[in-house]
Amino acid sequence: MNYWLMKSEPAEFSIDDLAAQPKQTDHWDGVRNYQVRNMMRDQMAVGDQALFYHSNAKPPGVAGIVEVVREGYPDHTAFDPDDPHYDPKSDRDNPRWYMVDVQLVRRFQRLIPLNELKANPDLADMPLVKKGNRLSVMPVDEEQWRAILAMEDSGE
DNA sequence: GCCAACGTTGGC
DNA sequence: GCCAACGTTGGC
Repeated sequence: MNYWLMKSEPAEFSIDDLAAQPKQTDHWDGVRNYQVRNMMRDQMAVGDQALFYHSNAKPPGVAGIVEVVREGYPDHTAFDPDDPHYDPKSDRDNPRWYMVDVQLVRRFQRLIPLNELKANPDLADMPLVKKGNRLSVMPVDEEQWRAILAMEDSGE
């Protein structure tokens, strides 16, 4: 099983919004980046866990943990002209975009802010802490995963 | 609100 | 296939 980090702007969809869904489960729709599409379509598997990251937030940071409960399938929001993520180049016969379903595992006791992640030498190789990174989903290795979980209880 | 970094598009 | 223009991301 693999670990991931998934970004969402809390003004659009926060970890509290996920917690409010039936079964605390929802689609991770709206991804319109090919690298991320490929990860969702080809690599993410049921049982994988992911850090739920709040981007464009004050402060940005990791808010909790989710689990993949359905593997990649076509993102239907791309088919809907009224949807903000509509893509006329995607259709049901040849879907361009994929999504997974995620279920809340738990919220962290505190949000682990990006500035702490950046200060942790164990995380220096994560794309997240590097300048200019724009991936909204990225793999996390086991050491990084453990290092981040350990930070939940070691806050300042 | 600013702007650097990056991905995508489209003319050639 | 190149690359300038453009749109988006996302921290600050």
